[in-house]
Amino acid sequence: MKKYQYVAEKIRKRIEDGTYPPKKLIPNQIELAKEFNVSKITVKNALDHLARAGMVYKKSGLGTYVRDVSALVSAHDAPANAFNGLYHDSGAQHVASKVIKFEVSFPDEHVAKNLGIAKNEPVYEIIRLRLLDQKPFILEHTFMPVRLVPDLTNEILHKSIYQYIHHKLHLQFGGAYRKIHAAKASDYDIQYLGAKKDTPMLEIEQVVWLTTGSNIEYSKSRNLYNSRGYTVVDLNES
Amino acid sequence: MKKYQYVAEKIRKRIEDGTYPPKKLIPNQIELAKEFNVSKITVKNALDHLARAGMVYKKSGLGTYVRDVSALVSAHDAPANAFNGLYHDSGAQHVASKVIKFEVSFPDEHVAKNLGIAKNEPVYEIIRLRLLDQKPFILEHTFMPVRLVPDLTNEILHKSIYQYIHHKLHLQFGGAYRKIHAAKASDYDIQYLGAKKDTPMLEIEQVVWLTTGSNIEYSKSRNLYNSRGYTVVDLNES
DNA sequence: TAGTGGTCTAGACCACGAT
DNA sequence: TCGTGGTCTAGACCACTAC
Repeated sequence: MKKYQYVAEKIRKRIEDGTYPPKKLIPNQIELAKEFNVSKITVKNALDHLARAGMVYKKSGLGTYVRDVSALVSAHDAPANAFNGLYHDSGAQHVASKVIKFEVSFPDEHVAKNLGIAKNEPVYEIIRLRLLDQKPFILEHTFMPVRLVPDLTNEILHKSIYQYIHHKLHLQFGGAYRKIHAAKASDYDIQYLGAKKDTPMLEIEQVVWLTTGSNIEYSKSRNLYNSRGYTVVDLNES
Repeated sequence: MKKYQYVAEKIRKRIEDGTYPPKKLIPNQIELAKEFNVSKITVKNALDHLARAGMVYKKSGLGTYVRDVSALVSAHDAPANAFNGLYHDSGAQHVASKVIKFEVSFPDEHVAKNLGIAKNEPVYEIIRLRLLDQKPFILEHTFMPVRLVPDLTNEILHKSIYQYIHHKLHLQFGGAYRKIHAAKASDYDIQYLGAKKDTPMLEIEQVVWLTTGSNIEYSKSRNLYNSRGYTVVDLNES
């Protein structure tokens, strides 16, 4: 583990257990550097990571403060951190999947463009209903290049694609562009999620890429308006 | 301007004008350092900023590549950068506001908690209809502590609160927690945004804080499902 | 093996806010 | 003026990838 990660983790724990209470200053960078036997820059690096996660904020000339965790966030209706898939982030709850469609085809222009591949490169088209504690939760419509995710099977789809990508293929997610909007219920939503004709839906359209730079997924995920939201921490870097 | 900002800006421009084309390597950190007469670390700092903005990605052992800008992003239906307000980010389009409610009161428990203030501290309650090219666009319901935004007037509300906060009060936004979800149309949505009873709405609930650490705004903004989305770039920091 | 980006250091200096 | 965090440097060393 890198030093700055170790330091960040230690400080995070102290914030969470109240050793460093909200709105209070934490020790300055020099002191922390001494305590952890690292340089000031390594401490700064660790604090920058925590600041980007919204846990602390810094005032030049004064020090580093612990953020008072917003009521918005503590009401954690949706971690939506999204790189672990649903499999892990839902605590003790049980996640299962029903495979509605699992085919291979050539991508249409829109999919090819979003995956950054040629029109003659085969892609999986997958529609899955994700169930949380046996109840319909999210309907996913996913496209993935076959080349990047070889040997995908129905069995894997019933568990977690992300687990497979991570632990079997040893690929790392680099990031994602996400577009979130509201939508009217579709026939699929009505059939699988129990929506009615006038039930608002939340849709997350995303392109996910690997650390190698290749786009591995283009997908649209939909859920009922009252079953899940999406939370973001947005730092003003200007 | 800081050196790393200058370097980042230069590189960004070269990516945008095609000097550094997508999926290609850019010069390595040492070369860039020489060209700009800065240290390698300063170049790395600049590249890290660009990587967080989703413009480049780096592979240790290989080099730094230009990201192929996703179709999702280039279809820029919603920059939603949100710290300038609507006033500036809409290009040539005309933004106006209709003030529906502008009152001062004590906050209820929910608002007090999200603003991190006492229940006896006065807040503005503001409801504004934002119009884009004379057409109803977004309905904002905002709470702000009076202490942090003194002398707010109806006239300012007709223009831009954010402009006032920035340029008159000289306050800097530090960041925001945002929660995005879909919702059913309310009576307000029907009355002011032209929604029908079954029109899906997109709602962004947010807490905005200053660089001083104080929360300055708690608000909910709603728009018709087909008028605006929200885009995010999400980097996997693990 | 060579070349890349990543981490880390010690130390200098700057910008900022409080006093 | 003092103490804080921010920036920047030169240079060492590591981890990774390709050949």
